[in-house]
Amino acid sequence: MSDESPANGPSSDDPTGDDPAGSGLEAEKLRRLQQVDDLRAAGQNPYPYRFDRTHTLGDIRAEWGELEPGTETEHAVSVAGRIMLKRDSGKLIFATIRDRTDEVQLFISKAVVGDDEFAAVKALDLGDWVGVDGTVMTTRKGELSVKPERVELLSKAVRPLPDKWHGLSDVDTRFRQRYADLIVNADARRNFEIRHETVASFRRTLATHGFIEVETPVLHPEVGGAHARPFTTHHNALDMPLYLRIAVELYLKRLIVGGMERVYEIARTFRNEGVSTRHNPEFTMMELYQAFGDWNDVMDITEELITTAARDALGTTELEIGGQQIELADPWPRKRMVDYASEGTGVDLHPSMPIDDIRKVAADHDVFVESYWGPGKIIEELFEKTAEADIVRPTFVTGHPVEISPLARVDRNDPHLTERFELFVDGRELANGYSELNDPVEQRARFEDEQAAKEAGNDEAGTVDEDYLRALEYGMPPTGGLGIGIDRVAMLLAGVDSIKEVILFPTLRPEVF
RNA sequence: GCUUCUCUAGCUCAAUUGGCAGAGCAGUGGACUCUUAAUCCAUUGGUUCUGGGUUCAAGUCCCAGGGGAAGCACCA
Repeated sequence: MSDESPANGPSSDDPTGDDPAGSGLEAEKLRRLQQVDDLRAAGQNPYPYRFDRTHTLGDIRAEWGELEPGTETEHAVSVAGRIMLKRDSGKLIFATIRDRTDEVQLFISKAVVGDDEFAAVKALDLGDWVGVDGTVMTTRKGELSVKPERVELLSKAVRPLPDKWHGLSDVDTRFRQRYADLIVNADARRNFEIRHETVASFRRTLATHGFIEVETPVLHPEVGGAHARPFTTHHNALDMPLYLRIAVELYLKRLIVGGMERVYEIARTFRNEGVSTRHNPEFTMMELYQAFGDWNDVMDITEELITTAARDALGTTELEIGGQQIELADPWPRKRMVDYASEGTGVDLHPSMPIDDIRKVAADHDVFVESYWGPGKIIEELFEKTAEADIVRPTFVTGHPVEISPLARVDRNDPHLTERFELFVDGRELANGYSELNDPVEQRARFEDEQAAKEAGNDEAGTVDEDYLRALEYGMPPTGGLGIGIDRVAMLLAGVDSIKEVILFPTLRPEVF
């Protein structure tokens, strides 16, 4: 376990220059570092401070992408990028450089740049950043190129890139060295563009509906707003425990009490639970609250947010989900959780039924039941066991039992259920929302039920939040609320199966160097 | 936390029944003024994750440990 051996192998920061018999990597780094020294000795800076760029590579392609093969232009441009490929052909060097927008070829002619500069270009490595002043042209075969008059090294890479064709495939390395992953894997870059477009689209959609973005505390003195184990920390000066937030619900609803009417927060949220393809200990949730609305308004806006994000990020609202072609713009089905559970088990289930009867159904379906669970919690477990995984197309599962929904308002037509929904797509929960409970007396009773459950052994149950109750006592208007898992929406739109593919730096055990 | 799988050169991957640890790319040297993963010739580079064990012989089999992945469980 503990490795306190003093002999810790050859260290990379050992600058004892002349060791040609090092490993391949060490020898390569030494060679490149030597080049850095040589450049400095020749009065050049291998790490200059800035470069003036006139065009991105995308600009170049947009403006001159249609040039005929074999065209030389007088258009002088300055571009910059990382050298991704290099083809040395005697007195010509072809190099492919890439910036954030595109890749473009450099057509470097010894006759144009001169012998010294040509030799300097020849010495450049894959991975180096360069800035180029030159003219736009196309080769005889029609490849859009910049013909440099000058090539300036902007930053020397002293570590070699991963394989130029295969990229990085080892997932451990991809996630630990995300920088390298992004350099060589176009799919990785695409996933994070989709994530960005999703969040940007959400913000635009919410702005059109008059929502304002707010920021509430990450450090909470009390755990609330969801059922989850928190990360616990300690404030030294105040000498008090604090919890990283597991949800932002209770703070945002305080703002509704304050009259802000329509608020949202894109909130990094922390839950001290397992890591899986669908879970990271820190993840991003977008929560919104809308005064004077109820769960139906919130389901509508959920559809709009995700459908619009698909259009903005992918240019289409038709997605392949679980092997099926799904048109997101079609209305999303809404179906009660008790109906799913009843169909799944073949027994008519309802939270009003006797606890012993429902425990028997659970036993018949190999669903483990804790002693303190009531009928509502067991119905949820039965739903998850018998139905959840089969939901492919976006579907609102509605009417969660009161027992498992301490912050949701009771269904106006059924006192055992709430006006609550969860959005499921491809067997995964993406969102959760409801008509918000705004009666302070009932909310206190629900909190006290939670407190009792906690004392009965449910360590994820909440406690009584006195300040939140005080806020409700001032009066909260009728309100609809929503929480959407941003990471999971990004997974859906990117078409990936692991949450790590849409989190730049997913939580991993620390690497041993 | 449990089960299974996995770890070989900087990267991507081979290695038959346990029998000399290999290739492509990258790198180095050379040729080439229209290449496109350029091509051609030559070539450097290894604590096979770590530590034990079995064996004449271990990348390969066994034990322990470490990293990762998938599934389970928990959750969103």
